[in-house]
Amino acid sequence: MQKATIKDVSERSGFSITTISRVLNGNYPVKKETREKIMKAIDELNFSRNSSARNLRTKKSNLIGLVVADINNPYYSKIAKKIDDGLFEKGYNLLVCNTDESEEKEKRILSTLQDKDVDAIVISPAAKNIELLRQLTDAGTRIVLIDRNMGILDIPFVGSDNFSESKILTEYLIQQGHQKIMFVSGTDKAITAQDRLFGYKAALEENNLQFDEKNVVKGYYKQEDAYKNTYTFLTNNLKSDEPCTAIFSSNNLMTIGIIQAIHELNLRIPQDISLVSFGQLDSQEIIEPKVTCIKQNIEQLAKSTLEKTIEALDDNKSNIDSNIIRDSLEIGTSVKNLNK
Amino acid sequence: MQKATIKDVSERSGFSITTISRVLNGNYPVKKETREKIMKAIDELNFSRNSSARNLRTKKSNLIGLVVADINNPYYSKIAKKIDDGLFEKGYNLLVCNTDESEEKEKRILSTLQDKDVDAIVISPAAKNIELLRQLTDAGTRIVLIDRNMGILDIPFVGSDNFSESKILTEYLIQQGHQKIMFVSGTDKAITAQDRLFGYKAALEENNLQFDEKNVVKGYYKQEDAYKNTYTFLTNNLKSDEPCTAIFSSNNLMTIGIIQAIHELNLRIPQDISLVSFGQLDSQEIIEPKVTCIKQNIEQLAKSTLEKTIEALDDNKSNIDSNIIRDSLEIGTSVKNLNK
DNA sequence: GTGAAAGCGCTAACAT
DNA sequence: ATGTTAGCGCTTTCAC
Repeated sequence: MQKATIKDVSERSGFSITTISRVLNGNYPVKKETREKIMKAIDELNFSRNSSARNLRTKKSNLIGLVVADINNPYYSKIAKKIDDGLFEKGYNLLVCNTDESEEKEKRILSTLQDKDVDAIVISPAAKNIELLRQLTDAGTRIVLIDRNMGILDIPFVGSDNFSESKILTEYLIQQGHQKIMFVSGTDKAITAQDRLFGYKAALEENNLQFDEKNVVKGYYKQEDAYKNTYTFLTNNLKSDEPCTAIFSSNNLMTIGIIQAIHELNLRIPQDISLVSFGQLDSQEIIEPKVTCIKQNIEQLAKSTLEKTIEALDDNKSNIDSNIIRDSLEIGTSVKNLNK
Repeated sequence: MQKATIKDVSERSGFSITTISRVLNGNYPVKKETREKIMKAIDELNFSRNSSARNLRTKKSNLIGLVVADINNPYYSKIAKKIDDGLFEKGYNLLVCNTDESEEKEKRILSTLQDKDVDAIVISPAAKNIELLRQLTDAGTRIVLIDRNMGILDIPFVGSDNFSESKILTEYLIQQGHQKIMFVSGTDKAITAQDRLFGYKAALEENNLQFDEKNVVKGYYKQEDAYKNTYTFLTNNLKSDEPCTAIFSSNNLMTIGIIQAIHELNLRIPQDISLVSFGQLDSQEIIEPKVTCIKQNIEQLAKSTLEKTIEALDDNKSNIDSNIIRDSLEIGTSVKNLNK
């Protein structure tokens, strides 16, 4: 059974394809009676428009590309959900792409999205790939950066102030008497990873504490890597003269890996080692111990991203302002107060 | 700056558009020298194919529709990730759609996907909408059912044996001495919700325990509804003569809501009330108490789904076998043994 | 208010 | 090995 085309509807209803198209688009006056007859034919033939043909003519795909490291990260899946919720009713669909933090894959994704003529791309870039984004905007594709800024002035950004929040979180640890703080870092290429590390460093410096490169462990924003590397690090570090008393995890996924490593080493949080996380754990309310963290305002982030995307799709409003979402320090029970 | 077309490449390179197309598709012999010249022109013009035009001709979109209740549910986002991982290299992209368990929305989604000429749809149906799926298969769209079967014999299915697993989980509670077991159910229209309830009933019956409709509380597979309705139910129930001693949650999201309700009522698990869950919690390893559950083999499910999808896309292999994934009973510390 | 016809960018059958 | 051309299904200009 072949799909009915506008021509079939034309033949069945006796009107020209032009009129069918007008009924379909509803952007042109058509006699009521005519419309009804056509609607009937559409119904009987179970006709539905071919998007490819339509896109080809109109140069609009009604597709939004969402490019993130991993859709399996609740941080991103929440954004995905929100955008879909807000844009489905407007006729858009969401094309989800995972970079896996690979710069090379990101390139291929962006190229594919360009081929597919997506109307907009919402992206949390794996790397600072400015040229590619520029190419896309030149070709008319609207872009919204989330989570990871790139300092491109004419592209709107929605995300956290990673430097400041990270500094706040580190300062909290210092306040509680911690001086040797292990830092589990993200991917080198992500600007957030750099900013979070800078925030940590800045807090140390301001408190006259020595930054020690050896205490920085790479976790690549991945649970598994964080687990392995934390396990190895702690195994050695805890035997040393001045072991770390706390761990700073620079994202939610790695925090889980770190907790697993701590469990495996038969350590208790916070009695044996303290832990803070940049980014809350999903369903954190029911996790024991409650991890002290920078709680990212994901609801707000998702909402702003949706708004920015809608604006970006609107030819008349080209709002290129950035939107820095304020996060909050949420005190849990994962940090031991060493001052007592 | 307008996007370059195949015609531009033709003009720049001096070859006909056919030859360009052949170089692009690589399915036809082209002289090496010619190819190189053309590649150069493609590069210089930063040309990339227009998918709409291509789809229109070939009737292939290289799009896979993924239709689930909520991409924010880790169960589904893991599947999404796996499919994307496996299919991106083959040139496919994933169109993610959320039904929010709404039958009406599902209809609109399927209609949109049909318009977009998706090559295949991977769907966990919100309702038993057989006619619509039939329409799609008639039009040549390949379909893979996940999670929720519909008893359509010629459409492949990948998912759990909900009835049996649910029975096993209920039997475990009975073994531990529980007789009054609250059941938090999913959406009426989802077959999994029915099967899980049937499994629960069957276990009760086989153990000569009375099924009591009053102990079934609707949670609609949603965290928030489960939270509210459990809270209300427990508030009344615990004052009654014979209060429930255990709760059976029929999915992972609701389990979180239920735990929240329990916390709010200042009850302890398992001392005051026991809890089991159909479907594990995400990062369950680090949650206290560890919830006894049917641990769904999501890795395997995702893997099988990917395989089935690849098969479905292949015209030569039309494998319509179902693939029932074996889950496992994972004993945690959330159930009190009443026999002691 | 309605219709005829051009053409979006590409692929593939046919021709050379 | 390369080119010519028809046409996928739709929107849109122009004509009536």
